[in-house]
Amino acid sequence: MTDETSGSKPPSRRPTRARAAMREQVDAIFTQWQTERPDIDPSPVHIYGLIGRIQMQCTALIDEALAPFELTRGTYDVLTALRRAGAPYSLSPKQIAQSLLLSGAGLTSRLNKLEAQNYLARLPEPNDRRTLRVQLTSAGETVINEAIPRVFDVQRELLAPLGPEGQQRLMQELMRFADVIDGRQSEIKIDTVPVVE
Amino acid sequence: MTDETSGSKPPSRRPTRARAAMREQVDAIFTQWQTERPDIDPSPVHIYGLIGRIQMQCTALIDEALAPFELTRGTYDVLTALRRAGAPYSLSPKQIAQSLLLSGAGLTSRLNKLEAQNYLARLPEPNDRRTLRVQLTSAGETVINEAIPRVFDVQRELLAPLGPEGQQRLMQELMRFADVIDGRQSEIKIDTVPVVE
DNA sequence: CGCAGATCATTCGATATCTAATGATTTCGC
DNA sequence: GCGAAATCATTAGATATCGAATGATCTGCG
Repeated sequence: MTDETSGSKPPSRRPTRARAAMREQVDAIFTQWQTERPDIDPSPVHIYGLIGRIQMQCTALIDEALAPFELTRGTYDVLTALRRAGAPYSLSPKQIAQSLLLSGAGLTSRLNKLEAQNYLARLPEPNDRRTLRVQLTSAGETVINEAIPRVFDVQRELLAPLGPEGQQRLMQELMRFADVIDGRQSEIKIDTVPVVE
Repeated sequence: MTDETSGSKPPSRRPTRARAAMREQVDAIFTQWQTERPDIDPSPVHIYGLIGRIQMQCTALIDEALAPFELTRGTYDVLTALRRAGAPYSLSPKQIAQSLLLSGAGLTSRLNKLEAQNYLARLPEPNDRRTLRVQLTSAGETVINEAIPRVFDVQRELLAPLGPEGQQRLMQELMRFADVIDGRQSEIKIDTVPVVE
């Protein structure tokens, strides 16, 4: 089950159940690049490789936490957007799509599922018949109120071993990077939508 | 694109648009949770929100860099796996799928595309007719050798403003987090596959 | 007023992925 | 040796997304 992509050297360590799997995977890739393309500087490999792997693991855990509620990350995100908006927990589809960085078509699909689950209703908007008021039903309110703490628990538990200072440092470094990215000319199109919040 | 390795010559300082968009978005969500669910501790929001947004932006930039080669992140990942393996640039489908954390079906689909583009060939494996040797063609070798530096350039350029120490600190914090995640009992299923390396 | 263009949700067709089933081939227990 | 079980790539069917086209409704300019 352990990975070991046809590397240069056979693994010297006993397969004691990958102890630092992500780090080792990323290190191995770094080393392969060094020998295969010594002309290019592979220094970004560590940061991007780790970010990708961390996110995969976290989203997998969140999916697990959401399964008992018959929610996916996608539908959970819609419900949280409504819940965060505060009473009466209603937003227009356009608002939701923008907040989730999702296409209109994608949102329609999520709304259909959630409406079928009776977690939300599409109400008419009195003054503009082009749009809607998407609103949590009381069932939707219940389910999202229960699901939210489970997701936060999973996320907090994962971070806990870092300690408050470790989390603070990680957050600080991520913010610096985020600011740097924002500081670009930034006609960047966003196209995947994994953000759970 | 802009080759700013040294001097202080930002491409264009136009602070009119959102200057710290990610940070502000995440802060806003954090605040909404504080008022809407004061009973739960929303501290994870910053870290996970930033990781998600950072990754989205990075992958969007990489897609852009790959477009001229008619490659997607998915097909690029297959070619890099082969390229990293070293001459003669061949691996079995199973090896590639494991290295990319991809299902067999997903890999078959990527291989079909790349074979149609004449970037790789499926050769028989002499001693085991169940499997194959997937090998870069010379066209595939050429295209991946050109594409790799472009992707690394994009990634490096994005990190550059952090400076060597900033990158070091970010990497260190990410490694700590990755190790913490690995240290769990780890019956975690991985299900999305965005890692470009 | 009244119509041209903007805005909005939805539908449509395409793409990329997953899991499960399939069929070919190899390995192993006896 | 041989047949059952494992291994491997592929196919089939399902899901989630996207961009573009569609149709309904609003807005603003003459």
